[in-house]
Amino acid sequence: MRLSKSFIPTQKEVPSDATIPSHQLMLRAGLMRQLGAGIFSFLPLGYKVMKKVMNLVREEIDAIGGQEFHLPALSPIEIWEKTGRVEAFGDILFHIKNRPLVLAPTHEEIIGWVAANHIESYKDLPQIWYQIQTKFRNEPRPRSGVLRGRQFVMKDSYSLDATWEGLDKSYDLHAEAYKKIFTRAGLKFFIVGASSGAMGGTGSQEFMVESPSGEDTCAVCERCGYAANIEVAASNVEKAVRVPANLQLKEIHTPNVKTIDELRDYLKVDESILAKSLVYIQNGIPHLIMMMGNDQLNETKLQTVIGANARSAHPEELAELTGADAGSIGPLGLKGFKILIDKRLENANGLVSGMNKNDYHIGNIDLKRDVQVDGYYDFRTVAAGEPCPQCNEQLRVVNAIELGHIFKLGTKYADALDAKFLDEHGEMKPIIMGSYGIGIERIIACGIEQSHDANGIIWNKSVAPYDVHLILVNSNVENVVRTAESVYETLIQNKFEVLYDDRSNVSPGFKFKDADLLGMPLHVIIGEKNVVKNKIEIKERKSGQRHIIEIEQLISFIKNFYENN
RNA sequence: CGGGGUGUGGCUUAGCCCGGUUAGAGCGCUUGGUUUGGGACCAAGAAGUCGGAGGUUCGAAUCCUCUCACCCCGACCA
Repeated sequence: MRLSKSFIPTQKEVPSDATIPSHQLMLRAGLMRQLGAGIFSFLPLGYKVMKKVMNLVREEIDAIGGQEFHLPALSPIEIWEKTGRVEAFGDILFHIKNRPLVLAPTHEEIIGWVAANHIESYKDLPQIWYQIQTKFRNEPRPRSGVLRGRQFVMKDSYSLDATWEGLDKSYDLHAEAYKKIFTRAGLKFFIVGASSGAMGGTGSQEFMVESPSGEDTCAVCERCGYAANIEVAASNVEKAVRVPANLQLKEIHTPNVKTIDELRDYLKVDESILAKSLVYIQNGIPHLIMMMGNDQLNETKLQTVIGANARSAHPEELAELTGADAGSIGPLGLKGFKILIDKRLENANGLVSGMNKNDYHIGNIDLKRDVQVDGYYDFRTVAAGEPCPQCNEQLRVVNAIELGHIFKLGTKYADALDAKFLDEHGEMKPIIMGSYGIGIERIIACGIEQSHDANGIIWNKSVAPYDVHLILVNSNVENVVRTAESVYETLIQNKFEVLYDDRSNVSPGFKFKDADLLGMPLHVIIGEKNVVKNKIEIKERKSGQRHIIEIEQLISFIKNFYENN
């Protein structure tokens, strides 16, 4: 492709509303333009990258037996009502105003519908169905360029199995395919155990790229490889110990002491004997949640235990339900509450907690003796530096971008949509499903986040829009032009994709800057100094390494470059 | 949805607090010329409903009210 005829609008200035590197560079390199919040037009160069990524994904999903569909984005709201997901998605789901239709945010329902109508026998199973298609989600707050958009492209696949062992197999096949995809895309990623959230099901894992721009938080162990989303991460943090003495409850006057830090300083004790009480409401039932000291409650973990609609109580509710304000609430004397306690405090005694009377705490609480406990659960948010649950190495806590998520869904959707088959004993059974997503734009953005420098993008070979960026340095020198033109023809004949900067009246510096910004793996530079010696220069974008070679060696050089990894 | 911020030629922006010639600059663009190995130079140009509506005023980019859009933090997030 001749740059003189291409629409690749590069920009020198950093666009003012882009804050992360991938967003800035995708705009500057002319890959895309923003149309609205979370809505982007992909321009030819950006779409070329997108197609490369989609093909890479397609190859690997085909390789595990995936069959590609093209499902509609529009779908009748009725089937979303059947699975209860109109409510589950809430405002995230885009509704069409003048028809009872919605824009699909994912496609379990549609796959389930096809399966319900056409899968009849265990002999029809297993199946892996997938598509690469646009999804619509009314994100309350799109951000970070393409990382969270209202419209985006997803590869979503769905496995249909007759048995739970079959599901495990389909799931593992996807996990392996995903590793290959992200590895081929040149990404450094890790896999974490994750929460299934609104998708439901029995298990899920996320494929993550560490990045300060990421919206997810993960605990990672460098030694043994343990990694988990903070929503489910655990640690070997020390538990409370029982003190030997059987001490009597005592009232402690604590004027104006509200936070755990204030209480610790006021009483001059270790914060591990302080129990913080939080109140959450689930379906109208108040729950008292107790945490040790300054341990942070993880709401996802809480919701997994008591239900997804749990919300923290309002200040007025607190006063009404407990008789005290936040900071003075505790487990003794409450009526109508369920009391759930973090495992770290399991069976602890000698604790100080609120008395449900402002400015008073109670000491020497023994959870076994004094409190009617409805259960001990892991509610803590793991903090950096805590011991790994597997090997006790200190955990790192990092931000990460979620590239892909794989779910064992089970029979939730089959049950709701009546997707059943006859097994070998003639028994009607629900199809067991899995679902597996990859964000296509996120692969692109993560690639840039991980691989760029001050001058621009550094594409991985597998997703670079062009193999070679050919630069004509002296457009005013006839034999240099002739050489560049002939090199261009030769590269095309040898099936390389070439972006040829043939622009005249553009200074060499300008062309070099554009080439670095666009980031093709190899720059072939045709300049007068070398051409007179029948030589040309090749620059590797990633290392910056330059090679002056005979023109005749060009094709073998490039082939060698692309074949070695 | 809560908090903060920003809207001025295609891009980056000055001016706004403290109202007053013709809204200024750099980049980009057009024309002519000179240049050509790291975002060239000279000259001449084109391009603006100052996000929108209403108001205050002799006079509004500037002050007030409403509104829209976008960005950031948080909440939320397959």
